[in-house]
Amino acid sequence: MPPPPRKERADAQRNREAVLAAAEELFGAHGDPERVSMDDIAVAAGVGKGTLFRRFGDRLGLVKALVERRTEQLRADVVAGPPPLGPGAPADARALALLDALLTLKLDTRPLMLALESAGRGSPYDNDTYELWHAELTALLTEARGERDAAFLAHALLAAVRSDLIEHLTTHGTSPDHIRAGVTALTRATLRRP
Amino acid sequence: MPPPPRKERADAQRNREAVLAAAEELFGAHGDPERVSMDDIAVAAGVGKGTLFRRFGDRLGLVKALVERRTEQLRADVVAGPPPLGPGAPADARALALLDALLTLKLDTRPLMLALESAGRGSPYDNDTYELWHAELTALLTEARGERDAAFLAHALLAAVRSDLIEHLTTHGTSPDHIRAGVTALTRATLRRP
DNA sequence: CGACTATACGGACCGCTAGTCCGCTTTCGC
DNA sequence: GCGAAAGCGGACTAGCGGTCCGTATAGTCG
Repeated sequence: MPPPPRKERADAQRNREAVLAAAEELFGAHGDPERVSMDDIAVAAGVGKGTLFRRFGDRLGLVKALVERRTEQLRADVVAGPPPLGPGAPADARALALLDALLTLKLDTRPLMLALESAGRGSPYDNDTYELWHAELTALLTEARGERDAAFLAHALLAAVRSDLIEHLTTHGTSPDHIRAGVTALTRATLRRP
Repeated sequence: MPPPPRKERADAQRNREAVLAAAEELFGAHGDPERVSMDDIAVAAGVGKGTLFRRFGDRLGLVKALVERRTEQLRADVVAGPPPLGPGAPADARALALLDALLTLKLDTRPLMLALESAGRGSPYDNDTYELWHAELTALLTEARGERDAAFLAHALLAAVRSDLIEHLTTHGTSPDHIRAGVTALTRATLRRP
């Protein structure tokens, strides 16, 4: 067995935070995440491009790190928080709460989530966070309406809150409340026994 | 009024077809549409890059032209074909038929549809064809379950058959029949009155 | 049939991007 | 302090979408 990995060097840690902060800032400022280049981020963070890429591997890695940061709280709440989001509430109430929370998250961090969904190949689904939501929702749907089609329906519900759809709706005049009502209606319909 | 626009020159027409054929071929061959460059298409078509871009404007224009070609038949059937797809059948049957037909289309032309959804900015929704499906579905849902939330639910149903989701499912072992069953279940649930 | 013009052709060219590479600097255990 | 390991940074590369313009050709008209 090799000795335990040495801890991160101080300068490395500082730079990592600087990059994350700069990236969050830049993605937040520009509406279109594709217009934020890795160069821009490196410059804004006061760091060389080499540093940026060594730390995060590629563009997708950076975006994933940012998203993970932003979803940490929600992940914790879903797995072990208070009802209705956390365990303890009935399945249908939990599903409604989860979808609503996801919608809120997407509305609050539109450009970042858009960046995730449009970075790299097949990204929207190759993603630990997505896996978690999907597993959780599948379990809730199974409990509420039976196992049949539960996995697909969970995908479908998550597809209904995809960032680019939310983006499209909000930029075409649909109000957040309207979207919220729609998501709730869809979730209710999906939860009912066939 | 200016005189009617002169007709397309013969060489131009030949080249247009050559480009469309080459592009369809290349997108079909490669799994990942982003790995097919405009250069590749021009070379495969035996045509200069200038010709390619003059004709189609940009990458998105080319993909749109390709997709329009592929969806022509379905569009015609939905607007004026025989039931259950065309007018005449009850709204719920038409909605089920439409979703099923769309799923079949996506399964048959995966790489091409993937190319559409990942080409250019905000593309999946800025698209005449999408508008048509959405309008049609919204009308059917309104008829079946009332006006409330119909527009959003139509978006949600279409999101459930998005190419990248279909791609993800098929490459992770879900069979087409399984997906089909899921789409049907979702559509049925959505059609029911609240 | 030959000449003339609008139209189209093609590939060199440009600007920009993600990602690499390696000589130099910094950190930190001893 | 000191030396090796870890980290740094920015010049560099390859490849992309898209443009430009001198050249070639189709179609037309006398």
